[in-house]
Amino acid sequence: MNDKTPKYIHIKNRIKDGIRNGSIVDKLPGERVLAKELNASYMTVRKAITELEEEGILHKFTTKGTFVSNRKMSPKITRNIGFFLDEDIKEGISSPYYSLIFKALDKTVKKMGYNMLLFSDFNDLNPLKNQKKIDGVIICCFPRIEDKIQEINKYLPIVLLDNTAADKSIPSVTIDNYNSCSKSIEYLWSLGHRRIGFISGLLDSDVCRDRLLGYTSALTRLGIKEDKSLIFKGNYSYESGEKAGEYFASMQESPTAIMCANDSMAIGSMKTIRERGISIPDEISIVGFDNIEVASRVFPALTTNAAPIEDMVNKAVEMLLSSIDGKDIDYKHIILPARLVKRNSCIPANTQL
Amino acid sequence: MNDKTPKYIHIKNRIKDGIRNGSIVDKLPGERVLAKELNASYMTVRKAITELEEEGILHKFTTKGTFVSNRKMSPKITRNIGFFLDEDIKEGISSPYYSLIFKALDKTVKKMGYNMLLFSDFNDLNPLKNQKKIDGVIICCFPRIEDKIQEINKYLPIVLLDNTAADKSIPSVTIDNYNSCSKSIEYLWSLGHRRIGFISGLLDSDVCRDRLLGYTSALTRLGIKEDKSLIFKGNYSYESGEKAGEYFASMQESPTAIMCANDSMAIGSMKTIRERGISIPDEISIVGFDNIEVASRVFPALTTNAAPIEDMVNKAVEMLLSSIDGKDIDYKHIILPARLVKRNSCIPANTQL
DNA sequence: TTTCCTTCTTGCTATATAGCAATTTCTGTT
DNA sequence: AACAGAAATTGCTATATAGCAAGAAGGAAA
Repeated sequence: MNDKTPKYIHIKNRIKDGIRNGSIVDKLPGERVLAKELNASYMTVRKAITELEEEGILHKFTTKGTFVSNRKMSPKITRNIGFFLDEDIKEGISSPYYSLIFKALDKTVKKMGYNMLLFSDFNDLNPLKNQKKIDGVIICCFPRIEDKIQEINKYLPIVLLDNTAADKSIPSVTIDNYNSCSKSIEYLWSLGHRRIGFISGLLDSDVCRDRLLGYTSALTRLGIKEDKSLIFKGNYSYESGEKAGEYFASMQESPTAIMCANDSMAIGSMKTIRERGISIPDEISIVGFDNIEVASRVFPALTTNAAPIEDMVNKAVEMLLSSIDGKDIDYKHIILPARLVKRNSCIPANTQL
Repeated sequence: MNDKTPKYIHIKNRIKDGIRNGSIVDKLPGERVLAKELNASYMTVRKAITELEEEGILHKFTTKGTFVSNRKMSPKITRNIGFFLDEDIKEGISSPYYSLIFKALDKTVKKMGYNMLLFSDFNDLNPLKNQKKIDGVIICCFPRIEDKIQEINKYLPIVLLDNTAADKSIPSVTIDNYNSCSKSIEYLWSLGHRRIGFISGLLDSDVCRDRLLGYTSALTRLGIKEDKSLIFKGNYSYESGEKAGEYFASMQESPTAIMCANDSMAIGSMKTIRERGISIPDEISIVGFDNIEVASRVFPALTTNAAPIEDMVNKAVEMLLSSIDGKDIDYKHIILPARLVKRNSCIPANTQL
């Protein structure tokens, strides 16, 4: 009481606490009423509330009242969009794939007069813990932070990219991982390959589970018996691709084609396979996923599934901005097909087999 | 007058205009004085000034007065740092080199409780045109926007990265391009190479001019006569590297070693040189610059100059934050040595020559 | 039930005033 | 010229008040 922190700061904190512990849910009492309740003058309360609005925690509507920002009332705009990249994603923003995403996002968002802010710590998004800096956020993450997403979603519009949440009310844009992989396998099959390996990523997300599922189901559909030894568990990194390459190269009966859950692993495996004296594509054909920049530059140029980055980003931004503007979003979950880019790393299977 | 825009907005605009046309230079009259001058009440003027401070245009000091933010008085903190990437830089933020820079910046800045904001349009930095969003900015750009840098520098601390400005009062962090290239040439010389080509980038910046100068001066020092036909002008892109490779491969007397102003061009040239049936490194050794991620993964692994990205970024951030805090910076221009990373793309020159 | 008018509520702008704490400026003395 | 103390200045917090415009709420008349 008798410390010298200003009264309006105390009021701010009381309101914040009220929101946290649930005693304030939606609408606040009017400024004049609040003033009496809190034994402060109208203007003092007003100052506290105004600052809280600037922080994005409250939102005021003339003639209606003051409300807790719960995403239905659009909060004050900062003209910044956040991009949250899970810190566990390999190489982070400088990974070949996510740097493309970020660049595309930045370009799209600039057109609409916004800027991009990069985050890797969820706490930095939370306006109750920090000053509000963004109007919405596009999130690429692993599913283990589900609950944190929910928390943030109370205050900020969210669009998930490349991932879906268990809570299906959060909009998302993803690639059709299942069918893209299936089609790649069918393509290899059409080239005569019958013994097809798979290098998976971490299986803790739908993304990679779907890619693996696309592979196994395509095999089943094509009448090829499943062989668990043909599935190598990687972690999306180049290095794990190298290990996968060594594994397949040293098998008694190597596969004649390998499908990889991303390009980095594909390129890593190409290196070690070749080091073992096995020729690509003559003896083993390779298919990747993502179509990163270097995919077209390695030798042989890598056949891969091109993520429709432009489309994904456009859709994600479109949904996010609509959400920021308080509009309804028609379709919450958008699944876009990847495009199989045929290059030189796949050729018909050796007839001698 | 009789339109209904609030009075305090008018006052804000009058002050902004005053700053623009130079009638307000440093210190503003006190709030109470200003109120009388402008025929408004103290609190009204105060509101205008407060908002201008939030926009980063003014800065107030209790007991001292209100001043135009001219960078000596530290402006209000937003806890955001800008990263300006010239839009003419190839591939922008998803280029292998700048994505590493950005990632390192983000990491460093996060430790200090800041976030990164990406910009490619200078106007977005200017608080007179937009709401102020950042406390300072790290700039990678070509020198043609010198004058714009000056303009921004009135309101924001700036640190130049990989570039220096004509105005040497703006701090910068750069690589020692000259000596790094010289040393690479000396290394090639020590391997017995005497006919050494050079693939330059665009010569409109000190960066590449210095790299070229390092090359030519090293040759002179080593007693090798200059041969202009051994210098190919590229533009930093992979594609221009491909062209350079074709050029050198089709020379009557190809060089036995090529120094490249960056890795992308080095890798591009390796591709087309090999396509012409010339072996790397057996017939031509290659040295790159930047040490991007793929440099270690191409075949043969590329010998290259590693930019000390961590150090550069640390220094740049350190200087910027000092500047934001209003501290003096001891050394304004920091030049860091690159490290020659020796890999398999360089071998002793063929003795048959 | 619908329509229309009045009253109330809400946040927004604007003014006036008062005391505080830190600092600068002025002033009188040595 | 130097110093010490008084006075003035500066921005910050806080209070009280008043009118405005726009919308919400309520009630009376059709």
